[in-house]
Amino acid sequence: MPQLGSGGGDDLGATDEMLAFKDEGEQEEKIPENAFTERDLADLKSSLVNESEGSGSPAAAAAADPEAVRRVQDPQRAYQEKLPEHMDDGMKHQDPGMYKGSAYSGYPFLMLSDPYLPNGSMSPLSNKVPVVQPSHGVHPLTPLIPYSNDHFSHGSHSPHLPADINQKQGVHRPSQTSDIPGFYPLPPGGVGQITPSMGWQSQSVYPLPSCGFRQPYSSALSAGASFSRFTHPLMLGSGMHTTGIPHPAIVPHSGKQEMEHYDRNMKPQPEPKREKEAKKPTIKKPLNAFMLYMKEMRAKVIAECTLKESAAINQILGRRWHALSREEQAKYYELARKERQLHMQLYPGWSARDNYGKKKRRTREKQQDSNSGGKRSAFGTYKEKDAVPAQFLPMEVL
DNA sequence: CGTCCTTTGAAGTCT
DNA sequence: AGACTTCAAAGGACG
Repeated sequence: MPQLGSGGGDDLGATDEMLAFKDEGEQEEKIPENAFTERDLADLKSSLVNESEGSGSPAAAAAADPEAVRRVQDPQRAYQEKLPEHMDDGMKHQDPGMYKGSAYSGYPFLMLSDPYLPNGSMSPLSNKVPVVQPSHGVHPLTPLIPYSNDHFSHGSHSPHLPADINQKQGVHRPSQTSDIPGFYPLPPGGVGQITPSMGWQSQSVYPLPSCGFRQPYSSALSAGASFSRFTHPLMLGSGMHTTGIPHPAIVPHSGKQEMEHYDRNMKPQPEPKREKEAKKPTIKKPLNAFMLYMKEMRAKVIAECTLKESAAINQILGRRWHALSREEQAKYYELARKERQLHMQLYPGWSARDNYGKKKRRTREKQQDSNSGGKRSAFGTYKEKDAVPAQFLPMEVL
């Protein structure tokens, strides 16, 4: 069970959450996020070219060059260790908005008043918490979580609808507009402490990507912003909390994932065929800072690079993540922290363990094999070069 | 259809 | 306590 906030229950975040980056002047010196476009993109492109030529993908490149990865990661660790204090300082000082009403008062919608600069980059200094992707997911828990943009991009509604809806409290919004508890009936003893800061009141200031994003992305965003309330996947069907409350963390059973009760106290049932359709949803883990970041930035990267392969994109995102400024990362850590907190409050009995075994992963043997060269846990995140398919091999990384 | 790839972080389990 | 394992998202690739 998630530890209940050390530090007054508000701090679920690991004390070492913030990670380092750029201590050692690697070339990715603190790229303010928006700097990515030029150089990183160039890298990416060239990588793609190389890939097509059989020399490797960006992903492969990194994989092929663990050192490069390391270069980025070590500093991170370093930072991680020194961060705690910085975090406090940094976050509270430089981004007061995060602690005041502006940014988080509307946590559920996490307004991003201007998350993206005209050039398509995030505004590093925006104290409005540029973190949020136009929240398709209206859920307070996952402000950044669109839970699949696809779900929101098929609608035919007009993009600007949302703002209105939001102000008018939308069709689906419960009578009370300021508290999550109202919207998400919480388990007993649950969300008592959820503060108004997590309410619905914030108006959506979804930034219409006035630029930066290419069509696909911006449209997706606007669509998402527009329909989150109507077409949120969870609202379309099975993604309901057992209480009947839609929640992004709850995923409809797709037949792929085994079902389990969100409350592990409940005993698993034999699952008669009848229930097949009425299967209970799986409650997913709350997203961590990086996942939130990926959610937000993926579309952007895809648009910029016309890349689609998630593995490659994730590598890029990983690099960009490290290139983020401390402040920017802090925003995501803070968001993640709140997510965890909220998740915990919403599902007091839930444990990450509940989902263990639902996803088949590489076998342990396999792990150990790659383990010999892998750098990261047994998952072989950093594989040996030899493990990289020939066509993905070398090319200079960075 | 199911799993892998790839990333980081959180949290679980194991030693 | 520290190391290791699993899952979270995503979508193309592959068996």
